[in-house]
Amino acid sequence: MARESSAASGDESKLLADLTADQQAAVVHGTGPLLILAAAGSGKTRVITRRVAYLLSQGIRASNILAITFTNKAAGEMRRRVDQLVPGNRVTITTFHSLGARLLRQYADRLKMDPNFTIYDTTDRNKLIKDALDLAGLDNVKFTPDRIGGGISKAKNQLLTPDRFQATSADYFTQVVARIYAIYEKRLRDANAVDFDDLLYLPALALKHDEELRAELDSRYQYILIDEYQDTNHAQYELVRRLARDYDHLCVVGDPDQSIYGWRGSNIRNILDFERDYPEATVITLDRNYRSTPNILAAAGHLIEHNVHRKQKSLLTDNPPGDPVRILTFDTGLDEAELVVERIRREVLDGKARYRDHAIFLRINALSRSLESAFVKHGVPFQIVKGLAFFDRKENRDLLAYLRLLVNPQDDLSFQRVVNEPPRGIGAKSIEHLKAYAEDRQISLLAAAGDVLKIPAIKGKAAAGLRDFHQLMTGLRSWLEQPPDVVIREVIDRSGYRAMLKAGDEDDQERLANIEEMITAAQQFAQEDPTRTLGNFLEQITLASDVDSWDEQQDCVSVMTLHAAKGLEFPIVYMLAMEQGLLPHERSLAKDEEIEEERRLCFVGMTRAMRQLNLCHAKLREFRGQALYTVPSMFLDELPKVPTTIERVDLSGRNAYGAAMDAWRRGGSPAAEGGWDDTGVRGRSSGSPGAGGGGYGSPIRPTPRPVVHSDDDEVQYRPGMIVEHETYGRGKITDISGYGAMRRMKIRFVTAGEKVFVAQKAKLRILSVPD
DNA sequence: AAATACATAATTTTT
DNA sequence: TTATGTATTT
Repeated sequence: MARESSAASGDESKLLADLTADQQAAVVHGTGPLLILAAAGSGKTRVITRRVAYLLSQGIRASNILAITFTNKAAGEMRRRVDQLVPGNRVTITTFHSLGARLLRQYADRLKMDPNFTIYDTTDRNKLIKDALDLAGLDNVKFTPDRIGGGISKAKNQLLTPDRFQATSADYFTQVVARIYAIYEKRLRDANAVDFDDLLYLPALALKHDEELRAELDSRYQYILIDEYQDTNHAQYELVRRLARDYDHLCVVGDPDQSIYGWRGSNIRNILDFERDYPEATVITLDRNYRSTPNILAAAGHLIEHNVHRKQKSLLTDNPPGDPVRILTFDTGLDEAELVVERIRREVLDGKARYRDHAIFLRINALSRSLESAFVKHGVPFQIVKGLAFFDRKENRDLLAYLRLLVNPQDDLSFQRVVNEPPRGIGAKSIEHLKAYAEDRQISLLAAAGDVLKIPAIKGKAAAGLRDFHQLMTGLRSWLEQPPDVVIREVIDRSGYRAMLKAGDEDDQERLANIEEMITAAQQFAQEDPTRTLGNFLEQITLASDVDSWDEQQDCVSVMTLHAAKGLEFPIVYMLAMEQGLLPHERSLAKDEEIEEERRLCFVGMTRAMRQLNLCHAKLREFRGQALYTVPSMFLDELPKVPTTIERVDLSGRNAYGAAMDAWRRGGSPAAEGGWDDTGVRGRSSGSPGAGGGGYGSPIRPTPRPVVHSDDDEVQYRPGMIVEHETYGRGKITDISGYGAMRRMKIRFVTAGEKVFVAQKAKLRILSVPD
């Protein structure tokens, strides 16, 4: 592959200098397939990055290189690092889904698609399926949109068209899925929309059926690098296989022990069978760990040994031993949150670490609530890494629906969402008629709305409303070429959405502020690259992942799910709620395979820790309003028994009710006593404590939640004030504008950066007043 | 057609 | 605890 030697040897040695022999071998590997089995913390990102740079240094054209990562965040990070090594390169670094979307838009003509298609997320998908279920007259009690959707997703992952899927469906459930799949697919196409799976499914099928296109892309992407290969699914596998036939310089990197997306269709066999699929493949194993202490690795290694379906492999490191891994026991989930936050605070006050050195991992997002209040209470800066929350708010979804409909007039789902928002006198009946009319003529709902005067069944207010709505959208179309933020402003003004909120109560004011924030986001998006369109903005939002919203610059504690933590590292890690039913999650307890995946998830979390790892569990956890006794995670019992490696710290029974709880528990709930019961289900507090309570009063009353808000509405805020917000903690008012309900203030938070609030609505406590 | 009140159901992980 | 859907009223 060495073209003439523009390969400056100086560059080359710089690229290899601080790498081990194995890592170097991976970086300089020449042509043909390459499998890099990279254990946790073995520096794989570094290897991929260097390899991209190395390929460039060898004269490989940037346009011939394709690097695929798991999240946009990871793509951005790799982009940054490659750019540092080779400034101004034009290597394609992206995710599978973004690549799919790009290919679909680029080759829309050839694929007989409209390039302005909308990408439907899971919520949209489920709505469409619900409609299809209603249409098919199936009671959606047993066939929930979610389950059917999962079935369809699986089918698409296997690259099965509705017809092919129908042919292979054996049992009743799959037959129903097949039926709905066919209807759903037609609805999608009619709406000029694709779902997440389509972003892989459609390109994969295109490459399968269009040899010319396949060959073209194969030769364009001659050098392909794929990170997190253990989490690829069948569609991705097929896609890659077809892109790497004539030019098989395919480098995949992964670790079977970190495969945690089986539930989403990823197939661990992709990596395990790589050598079978590519017999010419070179295999390089990176098993030296540069991240964690031997104790952490011993603990994680001992745990993962319990997986039966696994290639034996050990984690090695030269790092000094460090602290033992700690198992922390608390009374309640609230205690857990409080004390963990306190410990972190102490660590920082003692100057042993910064806030940003700490991360807290959770199995499920719902667990983050109690943490939030604990952080605020102790004034510890934090960020909860959960990306889509902001765009999931009703007002933002409404706005996005308007924008989608604007870009893609065929998007019937978005049409239905906003046609009567704000109210235009268009009710369910009118929509029924409109749908019937559109169905007959095979036109979109928006087009049908343009014909409303020809539909005799719709009259009066509804007819006028539909006509107005059609005119509104037609009028707005001319704004499409404008920058995203300009379009958004026009939409909220002309649609009456702004007016609707302006007239409303204080909740509406907050909604308005959210919309303003969205405009700011769009503005920033356009500023980064002026060629970006509204369509780009919409796509970016839908394809954003949770970690994408993570800001590693801030000095604050990061809270995230175990899934989001993949690929990251932190000096000090806390894993919370390590209890049977949560980790492993109860929905995975029935199948050994799924428990193994949970164990890998646990392994992933543990191996994120660099120097300190704390595994936490509480005896009592509040869940869905009521308190449940817990059973410690089976994984805690699968750790080494060596006391120098694992240290147990019991922080329970420190307060009155903690002691009472233990007493009550001994008397009142024998099922939950010691270990976990053989069903593996979490212990359950059964109704009233009865006589076992022993005079301590109600033992399961949790400590009251701290409430932080202003005393009255007449608070006079002023710039320079230091205030405390329920969610974001401490901040300083930097700017105030507007009056009455429209009065807004800008607050710069220690944690969350600058945010805008509606003065009347914001719940703030004033901490200090400037002179 | 729209707003309100009430019941009830459900909660993994995510591109 | 929360969100969602259904029934009831205006």
